[in-house]
Amino acid sequence: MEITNQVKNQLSEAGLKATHPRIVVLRELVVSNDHPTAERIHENIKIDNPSISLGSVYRVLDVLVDAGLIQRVSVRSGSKRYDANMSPHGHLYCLQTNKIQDFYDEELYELINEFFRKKRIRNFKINEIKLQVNGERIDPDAEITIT
Amino acid sequence: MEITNQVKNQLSEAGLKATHPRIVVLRELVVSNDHPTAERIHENIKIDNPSISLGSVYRVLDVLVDAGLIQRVSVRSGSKRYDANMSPHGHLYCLQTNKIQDFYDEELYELINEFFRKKRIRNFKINEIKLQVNGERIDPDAEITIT
DNA sequence: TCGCATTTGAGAATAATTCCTAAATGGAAA
DNA sequence: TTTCCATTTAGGAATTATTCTCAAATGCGA
Repeated sequence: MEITNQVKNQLSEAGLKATHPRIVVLRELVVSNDHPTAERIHENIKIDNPSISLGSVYRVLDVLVDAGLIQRVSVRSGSKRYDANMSPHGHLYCLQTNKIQDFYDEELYELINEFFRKKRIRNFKINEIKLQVNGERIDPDAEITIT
Repeated sequence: MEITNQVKNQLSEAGLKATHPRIVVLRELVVSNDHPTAERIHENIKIDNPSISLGSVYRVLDVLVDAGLIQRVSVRSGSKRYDANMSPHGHLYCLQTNKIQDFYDEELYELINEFFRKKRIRNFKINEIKLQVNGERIDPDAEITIT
């Protein structure tokens, strides 16, 4: 309930109508941490919201991305993935397990941002900087740990 | 002709049969600099090679990516794009014009590589590091210049 | 509460990519 | 240099992912 209100606020602050499909989709993304596809989001929400169509999930996701509330992540195989975490971070993508793992490092993002502040790129307005590290788990059953 | 031989060598060195479709597709990617889609590659080569099917272009591109001879670039709209330039560089992607511009900076890549050398990511073998900067041209008709 | 611009549901349509199978072929070995 | 065969290809069907269409529903400002 608390998260629902938080999500409603996010929508209004972004100048978007807080419609039921938007609240539900954004909420689902905020509580999930596995970078789901549109289809998986649809599956997860339809138990409680059987009337929300897959087409609407896609449409809502587009709106949320354009509003800067979520981001899209492209991976090798299958559908696009979505992430409600908009703090600066990169993605580790494992080709074998198809899992995406967030990956924070303030220092690295400081470096990259600093770089683009200094670099003069004329005639281009930067919207987002994506850093994605593709690879494979050595042991597919074990977790990836970052220290 | 020189490029064709170079491309043949690349294929054999990667342990791949130097088949006609592979030579032609890789050659086309090496000489083009606009990050074409599979369909565009097919269009460009079919004047001289009408028998190479679009399905084969896709199959060949997959093989070349897996062999590390080319890379895939994902963009917001439409098909995946391909790039035969494997030296460390990032991509500027303009949402309006759908153009991708290469973007070199040894210093930045030094920073990122250094970062991953120091950072301990356990149970993960890094295959590639992708840096993509999405944005929009301010004047869609003018070029993006980097200094 | 009303009015209406915006959004949605349902499903058709399109776009992008992969899959299938018989035929072709590159290149290792003789 | 020819033979042989595992690999690759052509052509087209099939599948997957996403977008589109439009009448009906709905959030929200007045």
